[in-house]
Amino acid sequence: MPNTITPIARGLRERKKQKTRESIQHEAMRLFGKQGYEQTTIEQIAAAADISPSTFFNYFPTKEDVVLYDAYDPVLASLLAERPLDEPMSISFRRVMEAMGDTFERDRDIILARGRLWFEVPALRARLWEELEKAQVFMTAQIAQRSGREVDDFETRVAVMVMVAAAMEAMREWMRRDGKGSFFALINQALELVAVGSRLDEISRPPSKESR
Amino acid sequence: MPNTITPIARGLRERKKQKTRESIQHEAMRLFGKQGYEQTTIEQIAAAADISPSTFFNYFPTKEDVVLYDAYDPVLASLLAERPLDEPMSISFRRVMEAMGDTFERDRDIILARGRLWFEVPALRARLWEELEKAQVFMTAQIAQRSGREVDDFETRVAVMVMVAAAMEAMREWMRRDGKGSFFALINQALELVAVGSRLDEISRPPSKESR
DNA sequence: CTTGATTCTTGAAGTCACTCCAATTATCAT
DNA sequence: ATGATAATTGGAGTGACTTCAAGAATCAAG
Repeated sequence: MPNTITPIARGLRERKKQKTRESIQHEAMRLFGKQGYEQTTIEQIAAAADISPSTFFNYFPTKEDVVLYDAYDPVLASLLAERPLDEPMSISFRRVMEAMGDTFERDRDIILARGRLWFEVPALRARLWEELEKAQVFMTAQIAQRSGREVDDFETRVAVMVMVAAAMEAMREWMRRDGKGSFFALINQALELVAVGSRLDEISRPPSKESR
Repeated sequence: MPNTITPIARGLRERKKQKTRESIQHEAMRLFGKQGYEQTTIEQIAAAADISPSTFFNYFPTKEDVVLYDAYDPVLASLLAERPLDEPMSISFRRVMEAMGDTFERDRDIILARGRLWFEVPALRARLWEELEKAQVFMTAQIAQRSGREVDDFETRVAVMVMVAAAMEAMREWMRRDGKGSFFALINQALELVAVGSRLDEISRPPSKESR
């Protein structure tokens, strides 16, 4: 029986897999950008990445996953897990988002391209929410850890979902502005709105007399 | 040239279509309940509804739409559109949800069955959010009408999305409780949480000394 | 370096949702 | 009754995804 505790970087095998996965993703994104998502077939991606169509499905369960894979979940998760347990959740969330904002700065072009696909391709837009639900589950668990509430506590789920939704909307707005401006600022604006929920009424009321 | 303004109930043609659509939906739901969503093919549905597979796609663009179609959008839309323009948005929303709650009482079993599919079948869960985005667009437009803001105003979108997300969670919770209890009460609980967003911190903090 | 186990790759064959299209049939307005 | 219009249908695709078994690459161990 081989050892069960796996070293960090296992041999050639692992390295090759890593490379193949990246190659698939790279070629796929290239083709998506060039011809559009729906117009690109798995066959084409496989050909470009120099593998067989069968192999494609060894690496990604669906075509959608090529775009969604590895995007934010793991990053977000580890960042959040690193926050001190006694820090208020809204602060933790902001800190995580702040860090995400930095990532956004660095990889703007890639993220913009990927994000465009997310929001424009129906199949992906649908899947995106699935991903967000994963984030919700994770965050809810984190909170449960801090609060001692059940992991599926209703109020916690609502609170988390609402923050995730707000973050989502901020992301969308950031994309609408072509990645110009600070993602973190948008997140903050959105979260502030949530924090003072009654502003819904304020917003939906006609501007008062002395307004601009 | 035929008259462009169409009478309410057009002839036999319309009535037949209506019946066929309902028949397809009915048979589909029956089969889904019996064998599961993925295990049911369009061919089977068509056979059960006594039409050809081709015809199925005349009525529903995708298999998913059989479940999603007609569910809440139109009801919600008309209810919301009927609210007086000078009513605060959060009140309007509550009123609409209250009315939805009544519907939930009446058609509990059907809604539960449909809802189970929504949340359990991955393909449907993904699509569901798409539907919610439609609701968001509609509500945002309503608010824009009241406030004079742009139809794609960022803050409005955030505020609306957050409410929709809250409603979604309430719905999910209602399903988890097998439709026992008041949907409206859950919605209210969720909305109240949103209205006092800072409770996120309250929630994520360990229970204080004198707690239950 | 060899060998046997493990893991990857691949092709073939198949399923199923969905599209496109042209022939047929049913309803409609007159 | 009749020509226009719309609905139904079958047939021939396409493309994502599954299953499976054979073959090739990598690995651990002697």
